[in-house]
Amino acid sequence: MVLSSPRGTNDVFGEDIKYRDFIINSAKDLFRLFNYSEIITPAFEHTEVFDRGIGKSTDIVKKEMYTFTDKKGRSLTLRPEGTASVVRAIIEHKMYSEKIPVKLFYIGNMFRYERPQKGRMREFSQLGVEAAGVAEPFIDAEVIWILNSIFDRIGFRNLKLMINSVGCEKCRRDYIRVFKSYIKPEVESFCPDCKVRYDTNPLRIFDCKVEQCKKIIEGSPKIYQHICADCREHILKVCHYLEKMGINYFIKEELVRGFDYYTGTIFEIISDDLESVQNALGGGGRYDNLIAQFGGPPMPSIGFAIGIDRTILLMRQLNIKYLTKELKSAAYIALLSDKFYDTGLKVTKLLRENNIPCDISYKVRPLSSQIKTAVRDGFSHFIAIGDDEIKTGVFNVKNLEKHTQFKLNINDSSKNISAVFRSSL
RNA sequence: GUGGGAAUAGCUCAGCUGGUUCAGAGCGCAGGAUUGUGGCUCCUGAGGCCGCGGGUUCGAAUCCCGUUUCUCACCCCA
Repeated sequence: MVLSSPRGTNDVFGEDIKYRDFIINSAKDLFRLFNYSEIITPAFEHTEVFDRGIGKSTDIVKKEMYTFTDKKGRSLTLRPEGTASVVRAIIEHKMYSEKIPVKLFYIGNMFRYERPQKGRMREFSQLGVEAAGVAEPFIDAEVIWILNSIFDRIGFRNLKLMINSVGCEKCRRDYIRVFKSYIKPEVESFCPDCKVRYDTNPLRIFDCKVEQCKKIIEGSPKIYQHICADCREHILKVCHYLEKMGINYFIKEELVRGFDYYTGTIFEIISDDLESVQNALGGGGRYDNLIAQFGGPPMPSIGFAIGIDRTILLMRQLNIKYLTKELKSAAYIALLSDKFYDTGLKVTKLLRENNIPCDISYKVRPLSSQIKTAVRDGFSHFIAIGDDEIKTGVFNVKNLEKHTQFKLNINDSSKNISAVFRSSL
């Protein structure tokens, strides 16, 4: 029996759960404010959803998918990202016939077969939004606003928001012609990957880290300078709204992203504080043709995703604490003899019925040890059960934080009990 | 898929050029000192096939090879 979780996966427990809950709760509060509703899609889809959605020429589809055949011979794939599934669901349920825009958010685990390293796992969690059916640049800015607000609420400050436009179908085609003719004389000098990209997806050459390739494209025309008048107007309006909102950003003309479905506005948010090369915390963009391409109606759309695990990493690194929604009041009940289990049961039942979290020492131990345990585990109150309490029915409740003590009569009405407890906070 | 480093107790690690102080420390955990009251102190205890497999050797935690996992980077992304 192998007792380690598979490569690139991990168990999330203890403090990580608190960070995670904090991030998710912060995001959910914002989603509510922006009127998005949740969608939960399956962890796997028909392989075609990603093949056609993300694009066959992308690295993700080519070499990073967990694809398997089920017992009926269907090809299925564990989702490597969230957008394709959500788009599939929007079309399947004809959500656009209820209202437009369709504004959805999702939280889920994603799977990519890669070599794990800091901030990159084979199974990881993302949360994201998709706003489908609106072409106005206003919604681009609003979506970026949400993205920015999530990190703002968490407490990140030194983030960089990068924006670019990769143009619409038409202007991209024109640009690619210009770009290819510019680099054509040098194509033999490219790295093997870029030689392939030259034919399949020239824009991705901008993502290449090989010095030689970077040099060749250094002075090349950038797509941002070659987008058509409509696309230019669109991105300028997005920038205008961002400025009105006071969101800092900068145009990064070389920015490209790894999914084929993007059109027009794309963006990425990175942290220079993240002690890792994997510094992208979130990103997204427009996908104006994807829904139609999937057989749905024409629905220009935009979305983003953020990496929950990387966000936790950065929070830990910057020493940012999570806020918990846990009740601060919790009681620890100590037994001084094993005669008192029945009374212990009665007290815990009473407290729990009154919404006061509590735990009990399952073993009889010296009183001082039990207090130590209660303090260590962060209980605010301590109740010992011994002969005196049994006789009188009155329990001394010790407030471990304030070093005070009060009496609790377990024959009091429930209302009284919670009142007495709360007043001691 | 490519390249570097690492793996000893729950955690952080020590363990020299192979040989009865080589199965160790600190922290944590459990119990006690303490038969009804707090973070200290002291005592005691549990826990490891030294990642796994092979090799070299009279003898391997230690040297060699393989493998798995972790880690860092490339690629790519969140």
